[in-house]
Amino acid sequence: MFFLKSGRLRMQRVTPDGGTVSLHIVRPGETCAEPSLFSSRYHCDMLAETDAEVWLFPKKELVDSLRGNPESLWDFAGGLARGLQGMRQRYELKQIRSAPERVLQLLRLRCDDSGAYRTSGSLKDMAAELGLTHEALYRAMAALERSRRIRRSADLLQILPTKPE
Amino acid sequence: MFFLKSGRLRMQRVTPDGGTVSLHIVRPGETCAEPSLFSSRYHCDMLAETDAEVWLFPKKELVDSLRGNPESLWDFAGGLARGLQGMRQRYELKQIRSAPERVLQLLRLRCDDSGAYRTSGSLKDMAAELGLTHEALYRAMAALERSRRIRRSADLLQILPTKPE
DNA sequence: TTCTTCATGTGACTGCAATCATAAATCCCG
DNA sequence: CGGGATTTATGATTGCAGTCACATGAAGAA
Repeated sequence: MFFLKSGRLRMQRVTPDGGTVSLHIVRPGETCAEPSLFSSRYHCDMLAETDAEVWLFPKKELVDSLRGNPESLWDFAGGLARGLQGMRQRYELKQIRSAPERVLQLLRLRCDDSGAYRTSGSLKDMAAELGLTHEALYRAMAALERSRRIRRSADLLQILPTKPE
Repeated sequence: MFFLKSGRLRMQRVTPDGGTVSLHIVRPGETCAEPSLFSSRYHCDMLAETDAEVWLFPKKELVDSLRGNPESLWDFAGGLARGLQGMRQRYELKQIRSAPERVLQLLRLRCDDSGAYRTSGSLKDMAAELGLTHEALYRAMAALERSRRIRRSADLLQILPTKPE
């Protein structure tokens, strides 16, 4: 198990046909590979996309520590639950076929109360997270802007309220 | 939080455009809605696909019980971790665009050591789990059978070894 | 038995994202 | 200030899963 201090990691697996599947983007402050504590084998690749600072925890010590300290175990479980919820959100995202609708849904999930979302990283990263090619994302955003459903300025994306009929 | 004693539940959400997204099929023996213990609101629909027997646990009592019993909390965390791993697998599955490859990957994940997988439920259920229409699944399976990459007999699916060049 | 329902399957067509190609804009480094 | 790399775009084409229509078969009820 590890904790990401700084940088950005991509958790991915290679499909049998040679394609890569991005499972998760790990950002600073996140812990990762929790399931490995409960099962003997865990199989996926971690890719550092930038220089990164990672804290590694030996499995045995961590398990002992958690089992001896119910309070931290509770926090740990909370992190797992949040991870599960986040994963469910991302899974839901992928069920949406239409590229523009998918982008819109991501914005709905990520934006603050005012409906604004500041992009972190490049649009290509965002495309990877959405499971779209970058071309499809550019087109989707252009279409959303044309139909006045979002507004863009620099790295700020804003959802526009849908006009009532 | 609840525990499913018998029957089958579908966990789903409704997308803004009116479509439904199946997040998870709950089967007997599974617990569900764990993240709700850690966050105040949880938002998705549960749909009973058959008559079902469900045990409901009041949040407060369950939280108190887990916090007072480290051993069961550990098991609980293990369940969350497995859920996360399973969700990651399903997410990975959806990244695979080609229907036949997707079916194959599901079989790889689910089959026993001999490469066999016994379907539980109808193929339509399997299609829903894969995020494919049933027509696409039928065609994918027919194609896999024609190209001798799988074999089918009744509800038994078997992956055939790929012939070396 | 017949009627209904649902799972299984196949064919025809369509829509849309992937793919390939190309180019402008931007960033970064020396 | 170049100049190569990367990001941000846009156009043309294609592949493939979705969609609709329809047929068959099996299970259950009347």
